[in-house]
Amino acid sequence: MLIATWNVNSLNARMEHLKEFLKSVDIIALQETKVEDDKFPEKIFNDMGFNCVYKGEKGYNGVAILSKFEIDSVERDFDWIERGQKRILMVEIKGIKLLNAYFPHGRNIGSPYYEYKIEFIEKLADYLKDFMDDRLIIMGDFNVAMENKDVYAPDILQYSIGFSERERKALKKLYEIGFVDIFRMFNNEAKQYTWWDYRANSFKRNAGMRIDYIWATNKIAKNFKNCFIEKEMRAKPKPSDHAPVVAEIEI
DNA sequence: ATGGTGGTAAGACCA
Repeated sequence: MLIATWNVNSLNARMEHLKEFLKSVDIIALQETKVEDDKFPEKIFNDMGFNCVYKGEKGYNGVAILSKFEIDSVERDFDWIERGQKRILMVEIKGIKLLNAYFPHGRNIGSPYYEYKIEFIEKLADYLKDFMDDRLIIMGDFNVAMENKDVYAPDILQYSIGFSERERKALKKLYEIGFVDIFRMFNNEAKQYTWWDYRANSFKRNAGMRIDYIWATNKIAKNFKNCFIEKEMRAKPKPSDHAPVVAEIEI
């Protein structure tokens, strides 16, 4: 089956692209839905064969998981990490725990938003360390690039949001509790990005960053057969600034 | 260092 993660940057604005993309996946984790729960277009997805779990707010943030398979349990209470914002959902499907996360952006290094981002990553690591012997997949927009080869200009961006030292350290610490970066199991090349700024012709120049991930514990990582970035989605008219990441998994 | 574009929603705010 195919699982995917995609920051759609508004569900409403991306509905037509998403409906097309859903034809090719079985489970998808969405971020930045920007829609309140009572306005979530659940019926449209149900009619396409997907079960839905969602947690949103008006205009900002918001996450959802759509699944062609039964969703056996849902955990939505992550407020001690999110602190009022709608950013994390966890479900269990076919005996696999699946966590969808939209990490905070952080705005500027040293700002209160930056501290909130660092704390968010640390608290998430603290929460997940108890699940490392499980079949666990975490996926989403982590808003931090891991390595030099994951950004277009590491020398400059090391002083910018998304690639600063403290962000990378926090993300590395989360990673090292025992995750495998599924994309890197199949592709070790540089310049494999998932996000390009709308501004400054970034996509045409391939000035991007790899900040969207599918990570898995060892228990389940061996079941993955492929992983790729659906870059064509970013080339469409009216795109999200993120491209989906898709992984093939054998269960 | 600044400002570039896009989404929401109707003027900033967020990314």
